[in-house]
Amino acid sequence: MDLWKRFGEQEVSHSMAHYLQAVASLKHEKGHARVGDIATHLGVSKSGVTSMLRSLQTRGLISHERYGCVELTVSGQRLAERTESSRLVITRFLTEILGVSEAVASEDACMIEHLVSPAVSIELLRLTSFMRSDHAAARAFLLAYRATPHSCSDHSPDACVVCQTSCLRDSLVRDIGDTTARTGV
Amino acid sequence: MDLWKRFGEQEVSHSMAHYLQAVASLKHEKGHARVGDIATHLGVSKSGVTSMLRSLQTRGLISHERYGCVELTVSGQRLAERTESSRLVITRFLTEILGVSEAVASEDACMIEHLVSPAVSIELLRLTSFMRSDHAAARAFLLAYRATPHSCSDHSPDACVVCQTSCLRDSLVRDIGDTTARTGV
DNA sequence: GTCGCCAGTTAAGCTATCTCAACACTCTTG
DNA sequence: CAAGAGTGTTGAGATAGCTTAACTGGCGAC
Repeated sequence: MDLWKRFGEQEVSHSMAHYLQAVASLKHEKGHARVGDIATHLGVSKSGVTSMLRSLQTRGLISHERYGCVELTVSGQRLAERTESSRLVITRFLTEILGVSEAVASEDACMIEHLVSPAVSIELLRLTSFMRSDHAAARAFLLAYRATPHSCSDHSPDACVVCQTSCLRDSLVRDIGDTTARTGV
Repeated sequence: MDLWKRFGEQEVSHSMAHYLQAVASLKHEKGHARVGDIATHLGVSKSGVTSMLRSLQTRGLISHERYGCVELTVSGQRLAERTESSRLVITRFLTEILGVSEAVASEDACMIEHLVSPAVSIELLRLTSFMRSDHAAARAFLLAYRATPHSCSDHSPDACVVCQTSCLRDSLVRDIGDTTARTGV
């Protein structure tokens, strides 16, 4: 399966997605986006911005004239919006439904926002919205869910979602301790 | 916020995570992992494998002697397991709870498996397990959830998870059409 | 033994992204 | 309108991952 190789064939890279979002955000805040603003906003050098802008322009996501302001094209705008939507949805889902800390949720959302298909984002939104609604089934579910601790006593592929030869959940639990330093949980 | 820059500071890159998984998988299947096997398994050149192995060895994730077999170190093994667990959990959640197609779920899981914190994976597992259980609240929830279409008539930040100045859901819906060709939904 | 084959390595080169240092432009100010 | 302060660009150099081409090491066949 060469699925993993498509990572490099994404519509935009992680960096690009954030450049687009920076432009959109600056445009919204100050009315215009300039090289220096973007550099400050993203914490990179101005020369880095210049070359990234060239690359984004080649892909038709922005327009930029020497020494001028940066504008998002229609596709650039759409991509920026889509990434932004995904991040919001993912963050809300992680904090409000899964109950993960804000810090971890923000970090994870930032890492994966541009990689998640719109189809997944929208289903995530649907689930989150329904869970947060005052539908009786949603209320009842959340109450029961919050009250029930996870158990994985039966380490079999049939009983558990991830148990195969060993309980894969154990490896996740084990790793949580190791990474709390980084994520600050 | 320089959160986005941490993308490049991940414990392992997307490629590295897949090399580790390839080694683990080959070890499991054939008892040993050699350069050529890994190259075939991942669809890359042998020289690419050689240089990646050097890099993984520097990080203490594998051990490899010239012309010899590749072995995972303890940390390499743990990382491979963790990534594998994450992928399984994410895939199951996406298909069984969100109802996304296998194709999209596999692709998305492959892209984000190494980026999701263990804390998130484990909560995702907890939710998925509870949803799949025969707990009355879970059954009732799924029935109601499957029966209720998403609506976002009130485009306000209070009512909707993602609505801000505009309904961000719209941008996701709009993009689904554009990407179905790629994902084959 | 030495020929030939296959596995593995090295070397050189490409793309993406970033950095710093130096140069070029623009604009404000007097 | 020219000096100086900013702003932006270019260029050189770094790292990560990949490729192809060419070379090396190990081993069986005769």
